[in-house]
Amino acid sequence: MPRTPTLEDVATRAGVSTATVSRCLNMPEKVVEATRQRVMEAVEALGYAPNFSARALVAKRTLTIGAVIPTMENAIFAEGIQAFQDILQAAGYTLLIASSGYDPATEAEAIRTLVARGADGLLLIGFDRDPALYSFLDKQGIPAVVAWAYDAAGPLVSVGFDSRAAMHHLACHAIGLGHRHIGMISARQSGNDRARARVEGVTEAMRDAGLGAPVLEETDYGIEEGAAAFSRLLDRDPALTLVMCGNDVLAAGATRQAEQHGLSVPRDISLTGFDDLELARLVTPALTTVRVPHRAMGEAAARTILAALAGETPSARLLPTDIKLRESLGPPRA
Amino acid sequence: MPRTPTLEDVATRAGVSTATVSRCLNMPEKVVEATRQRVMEAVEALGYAPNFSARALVAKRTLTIGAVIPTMENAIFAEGIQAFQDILQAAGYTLLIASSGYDPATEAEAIRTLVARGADGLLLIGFDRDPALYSFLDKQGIPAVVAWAYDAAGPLVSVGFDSRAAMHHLACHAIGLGHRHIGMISARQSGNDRARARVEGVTEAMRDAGLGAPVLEETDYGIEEGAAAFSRLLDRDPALTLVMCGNDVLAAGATRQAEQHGLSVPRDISLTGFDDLELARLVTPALTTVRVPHRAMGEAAARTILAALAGETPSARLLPTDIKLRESLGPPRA
DNA sequence: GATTCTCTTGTAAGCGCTTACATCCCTCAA
DNA sequence: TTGAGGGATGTAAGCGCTTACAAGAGAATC
Repeated sequence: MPRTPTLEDVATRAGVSTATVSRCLNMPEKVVEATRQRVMEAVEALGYAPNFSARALVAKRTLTIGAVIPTMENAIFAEGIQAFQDILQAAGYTLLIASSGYDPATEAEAIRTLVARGADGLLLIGFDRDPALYSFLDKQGIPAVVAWAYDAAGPLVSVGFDSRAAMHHLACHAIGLGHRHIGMISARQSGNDRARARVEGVTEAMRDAGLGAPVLEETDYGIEEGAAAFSRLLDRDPALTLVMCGNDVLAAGATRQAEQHGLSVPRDISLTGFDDLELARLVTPALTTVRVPHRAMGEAAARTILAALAGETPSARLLPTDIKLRESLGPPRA
Repeated sequence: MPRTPTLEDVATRAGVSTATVSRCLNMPEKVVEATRQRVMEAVEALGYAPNFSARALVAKRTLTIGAVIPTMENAIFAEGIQAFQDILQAAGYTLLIASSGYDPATEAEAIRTLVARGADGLLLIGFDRDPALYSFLDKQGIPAVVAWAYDAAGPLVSVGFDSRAAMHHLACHAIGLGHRHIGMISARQSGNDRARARVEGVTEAMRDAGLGAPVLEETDYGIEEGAAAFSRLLDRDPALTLVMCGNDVLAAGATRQAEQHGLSVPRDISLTGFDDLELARLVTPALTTVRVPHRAMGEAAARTILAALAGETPSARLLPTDIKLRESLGPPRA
């Protein structure tokens, strides 16, 4: 196995010094045409690629941004992250993505890995994590921004939306339609402030209306999981006329399961989601859900981190959500 | 802004040499308990994180594998990549993912970036790319494996399935059902050998049966794109009784669009997909599709790359696909 | 008590690169 | 003809880390 070529190999082959080769690569206008040509030929012939580690070591910056997202398995974060990446790329940055599988320890590990790899900045989802991580980031002097959640007073700048208010709004609407027996399928609340806020939104709306708390099932993300949770909910309370889900994926599973139970949606039971993924329009009946401005959020997050990198002190941004009324929500059965 | 702490800072604070700190971190059993404790305290207090670039520079390996996938926006690669990552993680490797957006130039760029970042190995999707890239990888001595495609004689080891044969099989089945007017919605074929193979599979099956070529629409990935392509297809040939789609995402879009056109699937028109994503079971009617062993493929790809890293010369692996007959395919309308 | 062995820790080289500074050579004005 | 000025290139330091080797301190052996 041939040793991978270094700057020095190129320099020797081109008959110049390493400094000249380096200049050819980084500031081509600083070196005369003939030399540059010779160097470039050597680069080509050797299949030389600069060693990023060595470069990062001296340059103190990597033009890399890291993002730690809970999962890539479903589309919840895909669109926002794509937008985030688009803006970053245009600014010359590379995005490195790690996924935590909703596990705090894995997330902490991923954050440290990304920092160690010299990420110039970090994107995190939500605020729920060990405070030690915040002080770690602070000590490292690495700008980080939180997305998918909003807290003007949080330990990091954030770009997000108000899950609680959005869900509250949707629940109020459903209650207005006459629903009294409401169930909820939530993602695991531990370590997930978005999930918690959504449950709170529903709970408060019900309390305001003089109803008790929703019948709650907590589950992992996934269509199958949503389906199973729906069945459990129905077991616990057959009088339910509405099941609100913490996200569209769970709602899609619930929709499928309702069909299995021989229930017609929304005639026999209503269902709602959260996120407004493509999925929401695909299932039958189409899901009533909360529209989240994924793309705008990803872009805003990218701009925020770029601003922080430029030495500014960006402030938190709250983005509006709105309710998409589609077919899965109707009045309760008589 | 405080300079980010280095090994030396820790050493000074703990009153030892940098070598001792390094040992504490990498071979803790080599240093006596009391010293280790002192060092660890300093590490903690300073929020020290080892500089990955410096470490990689001397260690000549990064325990990092890079993967360049065409897209993260939909679930096509998610499950396979997740399995790939699981195996890698268990072996102590970190996975870095880049997406190319199905653009060859972006892909080449991503490959070079990953190599420069010291990826010890690479996962690529399909074989279609500039041969210069293969010789580049060869010169760099970086083991790479191709997944989602299979070619025992290809320039790189591969772990995949036979798209052409699978699609051929499915098309034969449909022809057996009586379909004569077949349309096809394909992903862009340029630079995408899987897409091309699938079109070939259908074309051959039709030729074998004495039929002409399928009415073909090519489009970008996406539900909306699939829906639009379906409409175009119907415009071109209203006699179509079956539309075969290059993947489930396009088929899902087509399904939705059929409904818009007031067509009942499969009574008025049949539809098929490819991949067997969760999506396939979610849409109504459930999609007849080709089941791809995503998880097995991801795992096999990981094992293959690990073997290559261990100095072995792994051989290509062909994984079986099979046909999932569900509701979207029926006999042609009378 | 001298010798050897073992265990812990320190010293220092060097990974591949960038860049401040030094050097060289050529042009041009006086 | 000479010296200043300036552009192209070379020299070498040093980024933060790992690790071969050296050094020192006990413990064990004779």
